[in-house]
Amino acid sequence: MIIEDEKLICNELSKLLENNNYETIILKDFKNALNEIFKVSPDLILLDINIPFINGEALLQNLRKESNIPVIMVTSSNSETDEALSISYGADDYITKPYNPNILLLRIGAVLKRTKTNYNANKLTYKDLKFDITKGIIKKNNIEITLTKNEIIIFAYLLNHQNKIVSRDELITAIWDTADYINDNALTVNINRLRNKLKEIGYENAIDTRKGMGYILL
Amino acid sequence: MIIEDEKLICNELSKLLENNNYETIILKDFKNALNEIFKVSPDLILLDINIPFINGEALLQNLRKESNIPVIMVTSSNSETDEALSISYGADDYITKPYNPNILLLRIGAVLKRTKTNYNANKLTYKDLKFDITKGIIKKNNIEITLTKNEIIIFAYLLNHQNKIVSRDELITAIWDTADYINDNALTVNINRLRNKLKEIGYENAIDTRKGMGYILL
DNA sequence: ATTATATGTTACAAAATTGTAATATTTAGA
DNA sequence: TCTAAATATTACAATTTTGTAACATATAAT
Repeated sequence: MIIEDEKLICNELSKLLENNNYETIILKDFKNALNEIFKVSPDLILLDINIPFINGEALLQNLRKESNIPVIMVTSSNSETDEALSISYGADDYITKPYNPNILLLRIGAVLKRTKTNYNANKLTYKDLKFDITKGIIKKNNIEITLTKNEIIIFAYLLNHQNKIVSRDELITAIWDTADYINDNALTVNINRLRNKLKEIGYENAIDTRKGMGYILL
Repeated sequence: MIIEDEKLICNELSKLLENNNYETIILKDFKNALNEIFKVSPDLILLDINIPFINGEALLQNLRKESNIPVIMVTSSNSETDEALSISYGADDYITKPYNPNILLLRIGAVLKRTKTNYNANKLTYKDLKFDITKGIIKKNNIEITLTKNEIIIFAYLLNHQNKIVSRDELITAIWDTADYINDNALTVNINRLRNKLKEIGYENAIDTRKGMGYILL
């Protein structure tokens, strides 16, 4: 979605993008921008900072209260203040006019790639295996292993803290929220179960015990 | 982690970052960069494109084969080729020397914010609720609802395709992989269960049926 | 308005997940 | 080397999740 008031630029952008296999839509009604955005639900927004009726940065700020739709800010000024503000308001990237078309395309590609993995939300990697968080499935070559909910939480937590020692308390809180947690052995058992599954795909020593400190995913 | 050969700049950067409550570590052994990175497992890397012994872009490319550690490319040239290449090789951001310290800090903050939500991997939002994919927990104000595995897959899928119609086949494939799928009613039942849970937190009509086409999360 | 088809609902039994307890093993330090 | 504390293992029972079937309702097209 292109949000820009100079028609020439709109058409240029639109042509460039359509030529590169992106579908484009040009926002007409600036006054109603937020509603239009939600109605269309675009994959990415090119947002000119200087559009009539509303303030581009304010629009971005309001958008970010409800949505993570990727936004690339476009501007004619190249003051660093704009850049800084856009980023802190949640823009995914920033480009100044006049822009090099190839750079713009690359930046769009980069932002989409970044946010797409964010959308899928689900894929983490560890060495030569992939972990789909949503499904709780680990894939290595053609072998698949299904984790249960607790195992998913533990493995995701360890993956997100790879090569760092993770205390048992951290894991306990991650699974049970300390409040309703009772038995100290429950974590040990669940770690054990996860280890057994990892062993099936050759990661026998992936989770290392650091006695008195916790566990570490190597 | 700072990967940069000009010691003056290293020290400047280090001071700037430490003053802003970041822990820094300066990479010394460029020849062994990749191993060092894995050993330290930094939260973010500032990578100068022109370092001795190795090529910055090649290092980034190799790093990206195994890790998503956020990388901001730093360079003295401001040729667009560098910028374009860095981005396509998987840099999270790019900054040219001489840089404005405040801009650098903002960009670091922005990248960390972006990648942190990526790390947590787990948080999706929908209107005024938050969904923790890993735990399968929906939070609205102080109410918590726990989803089961199938419900998590459905809700995550719908969230990732908000305002778009999602066919029953897509959902079936998402849950069962078509191969081992048997009963057509199973999806309907699971949708029903998810709807009942959403109803508990006031999202009675969130999942809308589009007869003959599928479902849509409004 | 009627009908065939798509989708919704409910209850139940099979299967998977989980915490527990009892016992075994490992480890750091005396 | 010995011991106490931390961590591992195993089997079992309670709980939760799941698919199924039988029946109910809604919808688009005639």
